[in-house]
Amino acid sequence: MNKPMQLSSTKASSSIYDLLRRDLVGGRFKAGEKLAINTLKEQYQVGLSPLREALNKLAAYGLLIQENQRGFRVPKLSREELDDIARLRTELEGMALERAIAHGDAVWEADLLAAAHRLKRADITLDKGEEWERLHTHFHRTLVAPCGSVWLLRFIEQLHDQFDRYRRLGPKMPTIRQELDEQHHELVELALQRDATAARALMDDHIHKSYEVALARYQQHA
Amino acid sequence: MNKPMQLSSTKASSSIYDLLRRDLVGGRFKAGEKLAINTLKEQYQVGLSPLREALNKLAAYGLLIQENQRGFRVPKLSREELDDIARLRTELEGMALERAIAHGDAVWEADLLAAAHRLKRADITLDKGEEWERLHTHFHRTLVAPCGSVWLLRFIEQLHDQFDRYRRLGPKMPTIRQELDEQHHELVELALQRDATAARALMDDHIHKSYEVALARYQQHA
DNA sequence: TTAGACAGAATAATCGATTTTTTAATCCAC
DNA sequence: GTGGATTAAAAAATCGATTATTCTGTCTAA
Repeated sequence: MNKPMQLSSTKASSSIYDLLRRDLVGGRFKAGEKLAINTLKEQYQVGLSPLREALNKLAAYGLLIQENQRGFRVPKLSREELDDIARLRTELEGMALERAIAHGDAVWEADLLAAAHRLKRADITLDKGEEWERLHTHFHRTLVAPCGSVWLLRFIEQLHDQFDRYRRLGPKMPTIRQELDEQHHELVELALQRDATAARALMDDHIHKSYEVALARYQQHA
Repeated sequence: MNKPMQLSSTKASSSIYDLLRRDLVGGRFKAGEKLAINTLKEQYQVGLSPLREALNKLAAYGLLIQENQRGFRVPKLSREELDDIARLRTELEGMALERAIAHGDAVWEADLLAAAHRLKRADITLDKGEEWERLHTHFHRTLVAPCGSVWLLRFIEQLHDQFDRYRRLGPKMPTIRQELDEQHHELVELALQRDATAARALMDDHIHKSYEVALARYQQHA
């Protein structure tokens, strides 16, 4: 693995859970890799108990595999799983978007515009793209936020993290991102127009395009 | 809370995680209750570390709320959440059932018949209904098992556990269960006939009836 | 009388050390 | 040599004790 160190934390206030989650989603651990607890302890400068509790939470969340008495392992990646995640994302986020368009109020509209704008303005080269990633996640979360289902939002978040394990393989490529960025703004427009059908269709296409990026990354990841 | 003790474990081999999960789903802790870790330690006869790791996993799974530096709490119940869970169950399990009917093979058909039969034969008075609950969970899991999506199955399982926190409030009432039991067999029939549309409609109705039971329990739970 | 500060008790979180289990290497019998 | 048991090393899991935090009741000052 390439060392994450404690440096990967921007905010000193972040918990070990958040740091590990970010590093797992960001691909700083190899898929299938076995985590050496004592090494992690040193790299993240934390005690054993908080570390183990974080690892347990991440395993329950699906970002780690816990093996009987043999520690924690980063889940393998597979074409089948990527397809599964993309398909479910399409269905769940489509569902959530329709509901959000039905229930979202004026505050939501404002939040959406703000989130899209900040995403557009984000400096993609900054901090290895972490800042862009943060804003991107926030945009998608804002989009479906007023769907009215806590559990649906929870599942969508989880799928996003899993999807990003594929999408964020390898180096950053700002080329394709251009097209995806435009879709973000179109999504906002359709949401403001309350055109649920068109918005959902665009969302389907958006996820599909992201899927193609993720698939390409996965296939050349050796 | 009414003491769960270690007695609530049938199999001595069960992990503290499984025991706690069962007791949380089975309603042996009051909703909103704060868990006293030292008490749990004695009641379940486990050490602090394994206990805390189990609690952390359960919090990530959604059966507990973890509050900053103030320990763990059993999530509150609400009408809104019950509605949310029931609605999502309808959508996700319907989706999974359609896919299972499309992909399930002969082994699945046999498993289904077996699971339905065992459920019917189960002695509902035995072990406070725990055995029936186990078989009931297994039947529903079997029904959707070949849907082809690991993540969908995971979410459905999670929603089942959450739903059961409502359905299993208060004492057991075998009266309404009769009707639900019949639907299990009808579901098997439609699955074997590969009638996805009818099966899905019946599943919708089945979840709706269960929802009415759960709602009634919730409303009289004071 | 009451709001706020303080002290003591209770509880949660963390640490360092120990125990258990797994993994790897070595040895011996065949 | 090869396969299987034995043992040494490594790692994971757990334990007991310590530290930090929150909670609760009391006291004081306005």
